[in-house]
Amino acid sequence: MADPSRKPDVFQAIADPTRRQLLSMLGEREMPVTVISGHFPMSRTAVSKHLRILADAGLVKERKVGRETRYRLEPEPLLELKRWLAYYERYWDNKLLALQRFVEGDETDGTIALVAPEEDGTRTAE
Amino acid sequence: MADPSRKPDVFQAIADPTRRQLLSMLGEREMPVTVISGHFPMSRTAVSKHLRILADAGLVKERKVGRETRYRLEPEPLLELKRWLAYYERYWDNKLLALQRFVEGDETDGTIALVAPEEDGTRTAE
DNA sequence: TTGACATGAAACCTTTTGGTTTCATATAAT
DNA sequence: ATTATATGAAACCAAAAGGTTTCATGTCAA
Repeated sequence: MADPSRKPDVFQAIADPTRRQLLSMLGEREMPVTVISGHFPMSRTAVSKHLRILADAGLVKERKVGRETRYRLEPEPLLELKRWLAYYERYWDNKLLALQRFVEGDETDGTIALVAPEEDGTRTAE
Repeated sequence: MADPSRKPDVFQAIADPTRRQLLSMLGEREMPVTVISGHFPMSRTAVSKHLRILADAGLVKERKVGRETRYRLEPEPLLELKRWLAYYERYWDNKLLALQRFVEGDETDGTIALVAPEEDGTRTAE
């Protein structure tokens, strides 16, 4: 993450379709800003600002290589979203809850929230 | 859903912390607007507008009972979010992907998107 | 060293968002 | 019939979001 003073809200970060597109684009390979912005119908600066928001949310990491800055996906913050979503799985499927917990409990830190921890899924101060 | 002319973007809908709180509140029991808004530090009208946005996204359903309108959670649209998230699971965990697919393929319609379908997870026209 | 390229910062603008207060309408209670 | 309750619609407002253009800076290439 870049600056902790800027709010790193992952829900907010993925709300914008352009930013979701950015994430899917940066999944496999890292890319410099100019190349990335070539795929979007907006200015390079606008794309740069979206990347900044994603970086603040911890969803992308930047790496300086010579005169260019390359961005790549950092999927870890999506775990918060997964945790939030896990709570609601019980509403559309109950019978698979136990197995789901087993699977997800092994790949995360084991604290799948089956009772919504903050009522809204934010981690205000931890 | 209320009016199809209003955009039913689930990503947008859950971006707001108040609306996430609303969802968690309406999970178990349906509630009328006045009771709901009693839990929030804003006007009843403001809460009502949030509920409208959630309804447009299909995340809550309203039911008129006498002079009051009761709202309750409708979790189905969260499946889109789950599908979107499923694509990124491969980035933080590869070895459990097969089992994950098995589990989720059984509880959804079976079309877990392992290749992002629209590049950004939106269902523009389907 | 000089010029081209890659990028972020700054200033600015327009639209959307999240909130307010006021008003209209429908139902319930007396 | 009259009054109180429950709610949404409307008009309005400030702040945030998403975009632009311009400018400054750092790095690579001649």
